[in-house]
Amino acid sequence: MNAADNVAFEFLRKRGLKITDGRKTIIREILAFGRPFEAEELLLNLGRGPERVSKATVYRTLKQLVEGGLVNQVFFGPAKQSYYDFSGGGAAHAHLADIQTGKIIEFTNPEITRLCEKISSRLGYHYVSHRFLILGRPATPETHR
Amino acid sequence: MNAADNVAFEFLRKRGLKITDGRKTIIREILAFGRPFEAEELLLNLGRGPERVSKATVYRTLKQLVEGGLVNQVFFGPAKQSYYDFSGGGAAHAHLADIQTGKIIEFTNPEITRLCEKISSRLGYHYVSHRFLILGRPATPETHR
DNA sequence: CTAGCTGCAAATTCTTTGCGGCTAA
DNA sequence: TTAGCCGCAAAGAATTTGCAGCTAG
Repeated sequence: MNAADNVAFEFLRKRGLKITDGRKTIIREILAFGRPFEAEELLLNLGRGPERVSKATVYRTLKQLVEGGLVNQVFFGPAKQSYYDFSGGGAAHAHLADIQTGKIIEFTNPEITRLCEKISSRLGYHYVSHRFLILGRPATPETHR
Repeated sequence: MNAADNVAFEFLRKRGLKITDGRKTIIREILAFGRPFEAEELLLNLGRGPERVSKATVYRTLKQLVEGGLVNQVFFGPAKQSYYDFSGGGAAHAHLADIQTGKIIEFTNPEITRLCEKISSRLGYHYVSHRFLILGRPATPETHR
């Protein structure tokens, strides 16, 4: 049993969900991505072959993964479509989107958590989690290489 | 001519758009909100009466306001639907969502801009803008009052 | 065995678009 | 006058759901 299946097994058991091939395949694929992804990307990779998983199952499973905290649902881009990313267990992270190419970069920064806690308490709240996206333009347009 | 119509007039003129009743009504309504809103809320308020504006015009105008920077398009909530808010000219602001009631609170904090700039440059980007949402739980559940 | 899953296709929801008539400049 | 708008209704895109058969536990 590999690492991804281990994550799947642990997660599904803890949540009282049945351990099915479809769910294991989806979780394995998400871990393999290693970056934020759209539901459709998952579908493209899983929509055929012997490990084929249907659209309905992909969406239903994503919802359960988000509810269980294994995956974060990130909202940005031209509305409509959601992005997701593996939460990795909880280390605070956020994203930077390259407004020229659309590329998404993930980063972590300890100041984010501090800032969230400070702002939350100032407004009378306990900090739970955050969604933070920076939009940026490449500092060095690859034109002089 | 009131303040809202002034904003509308300035914005539309600068962008080379015609100054129509529909657009003035929409901008007036957005300023009156004073908080983040959904397209549908705008439609509910504008969908009838003598100032009636059609759904198509609401969406078309929102798009132009976002392109022109008068309004920000914010993505959060249960996917699907976009939230918008009046940019107020550009002061960096962000939102805190009450995970118990769904209420959205807007706030500004100068550290956000500093942090965005620091992170962007560290990743090789110039900071353009951000979308920042904190999810929080009320610190004082109104139970002992 | 049976509660819970799955795939399929149809349904929903939010947003966009084509088009013919209207209007600000 | 005429480029740009508007409302309507139909089209699109992403996600959800009803249903009937399948399967993990």
